[in-house]
Amino acid sequence: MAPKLKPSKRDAILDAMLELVVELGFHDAPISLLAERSGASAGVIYHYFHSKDEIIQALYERIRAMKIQALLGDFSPDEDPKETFLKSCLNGYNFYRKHKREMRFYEQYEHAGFTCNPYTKQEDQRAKAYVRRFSSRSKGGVLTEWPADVLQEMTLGLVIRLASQPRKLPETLLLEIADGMWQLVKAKIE
Amino acid sequence: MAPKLKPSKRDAILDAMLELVVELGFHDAPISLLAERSGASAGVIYHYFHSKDEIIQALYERIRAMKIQALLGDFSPDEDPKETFLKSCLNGYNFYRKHKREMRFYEQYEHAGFTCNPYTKQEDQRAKAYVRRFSSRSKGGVLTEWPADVLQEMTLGLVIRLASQPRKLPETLLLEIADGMWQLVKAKIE
Amino acid sequence: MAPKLKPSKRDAILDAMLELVVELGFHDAPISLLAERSGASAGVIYHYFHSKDEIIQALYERIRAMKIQALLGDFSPDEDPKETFLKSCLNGYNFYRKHKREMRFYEQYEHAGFTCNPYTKQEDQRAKAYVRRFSSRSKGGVLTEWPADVLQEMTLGLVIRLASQPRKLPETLLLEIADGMWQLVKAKIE
Amino acid sequence: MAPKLKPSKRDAILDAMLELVVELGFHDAPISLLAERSGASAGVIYHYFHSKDEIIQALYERIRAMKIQALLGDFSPDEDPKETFLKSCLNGYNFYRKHKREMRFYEQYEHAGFTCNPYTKQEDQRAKAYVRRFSSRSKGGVLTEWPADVLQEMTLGLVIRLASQPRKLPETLLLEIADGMWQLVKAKIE
DNA sequence: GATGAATGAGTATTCATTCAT
DNA sequence: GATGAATGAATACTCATTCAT
Repeated sequence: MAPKLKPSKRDAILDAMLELVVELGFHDAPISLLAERSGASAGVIYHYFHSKDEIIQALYERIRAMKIQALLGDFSPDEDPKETFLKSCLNGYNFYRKHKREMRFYEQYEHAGFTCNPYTKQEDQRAKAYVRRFSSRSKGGVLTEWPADVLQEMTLGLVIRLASQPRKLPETLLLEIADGMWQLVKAKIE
Repeated sequence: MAPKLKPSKRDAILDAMLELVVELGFHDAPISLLAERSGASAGVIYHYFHSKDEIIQALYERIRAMKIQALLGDFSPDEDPKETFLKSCLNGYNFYRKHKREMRFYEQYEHAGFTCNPYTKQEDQRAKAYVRRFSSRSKGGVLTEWPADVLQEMTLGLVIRLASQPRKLPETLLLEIADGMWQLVKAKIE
Repeated sequence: MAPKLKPSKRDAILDAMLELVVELGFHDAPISLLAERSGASAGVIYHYFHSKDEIIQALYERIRAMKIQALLGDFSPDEDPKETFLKSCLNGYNFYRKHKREMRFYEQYEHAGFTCNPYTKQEDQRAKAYVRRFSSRSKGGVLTEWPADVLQEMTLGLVIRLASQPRKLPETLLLEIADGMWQLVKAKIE
Repeated sequence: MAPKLKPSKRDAILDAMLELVVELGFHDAPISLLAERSGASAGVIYHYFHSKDEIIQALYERIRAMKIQALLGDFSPDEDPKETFLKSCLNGYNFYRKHKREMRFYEQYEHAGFTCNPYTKQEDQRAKAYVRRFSSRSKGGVLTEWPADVLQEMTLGLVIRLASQPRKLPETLLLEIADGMWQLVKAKIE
């Protein structure tokens, strides 16, 4: 399923880049150091990637794919929405706790304004179903009539923020918070 | 009350730096360009600041002070907590909408890991009172027994995220959201 | 009359570049070596010029101006054409013999296809008069009805080639050749 | 007579190199691009040649051989010298017009100071006879007593320059010019 | 205070060449 | 013969910072 079958070096480069960007920031992660840490020569890095930016881009996409898979978990459209919501919150939280480096990279990528990518990547069917479900009722979902941006920020966005805090929250607290948010964002039944 | 009375050049430098960092990012904002835009020569910039990092730091503090004043508004410890909360949300939201550049700088500063700041600045009395009030009941405040980080993220943190979205939210929607959050975070009365 | 009055460093850079290009060729004349030879640091070179190409361009123009002045000599439109022609040949030949480095640079510049320059520099009046005089009769000149390119190649072009040969030709031989060419290119009187 | 009987790849490399040098210049013609254009891998290029310089050298010699054959045409020592001269001029001119790329390469090679070539290639008998004939009378030829360099420049050299001009000259004009030059360089009969 | 020429270490990237497969 | 991944020195150019004027 991966596009390349023997990408050891390519992957080593991406791994090292992740490490460096998180440790030092994109602009203080020189290729020379990347070469040293990844075990690839400066030259061969440019055999696999056309530029430093392209490495970042590739890394971003790798992480993005991981993230999506983690969030989806075993999501099935038949499941009870609340159940799915709570599980997603836990999944998301745990993913971010386990991948702090990736997450930190992600935040730098999005805040420090790297080259904008038009994430035109076509997500798979499950991802689409998931997104539709957690949209407002008028769009086929189960949530209240607030803008999608707002809903996103109040659910997954919040989970991410909490996960990026230094201390790990106990699962019970997390569920309590998630439950509270659910009451807030679920479609009100008249 | 301001430390300098004739701050024209110093301020011009900070203004230009803000502009540049927001436009180009910290690492693509060379001193030469800063000199050009601020109307100060490279040399004189180093009369006012010891290093580029110090300019960033000063800018950060300037913005931080603005932000605190904006949030406090006319806060008085005698006011009804919910009232204060809702007003704070609106104040915060409006401040960020009116100061997008400052906000963008702030986010870069915090995410891209500039030099760590020890925010040892002693806030004034009103600020302290404000912070105490919006802490959990066991710490003398009016909120539920969740960690301060979590509460912070669910209140002001959320407002910031919403303000940084492209579209401006109508005040009624904002109040609706704030009200919902208030239900969630206020101390449960048994 | 020169555009800059204290250009010592700028000129030192151009001088060193000329030396290097002639010795090693444009592509084997690294900036580091240029810095060493010119006594300017790598950084300051980029203070005076925006790029290596710009240095080449500036050098080209400096030489071009020299060349034109040398060719014109004390040209006056009132002089006998043949006299002027012979003097020009000598002037050109001597100029090139005395400025072999400049000439070598010139040839590299034109043959190795550096960035094309549109030599839009407006020549002065004397230069224009000179050019007109040495054009074919139908264009107001004194030469035969061959294309301007051809005439140019058979007169000044030939002189340049001869000057670029290793051995210096005696003046009498040069005049003999020039005289022969004059018979060939001057307008035939019917 | 050719040293290699199955020269497809070697020749493809030389062809591609000619194209590249003319298009981009020697220094901007990387082996990687040569590989791409010639259909040979980088590795195999180094089976046929020891270095990039050697490719250039081989190309130069290939072109040089072509050129000599073209100039000689059906030269026979018995022919009338003037006739031979005029024919040579036409041959040369036409050859260069038909092989502009080769010519451009040649000029770069000679002007941009590639590795000096010792042109020790021993020319065949006809070429030698040809060269002797077009030397000054005192050296067994039919030309005037000017240095060989000078004569060369005034005959073939001039033809080359004319051929490298953008516009093609009509044959009659060319013959007119050649005839004029002949009057100039042929040995004066007392 | 103010200028801007000067510094020089540091950066991303290229490319001729080699060599294990 | 053929491949193309790997090397690493070299290159043009940048930029925070200093300092003579």
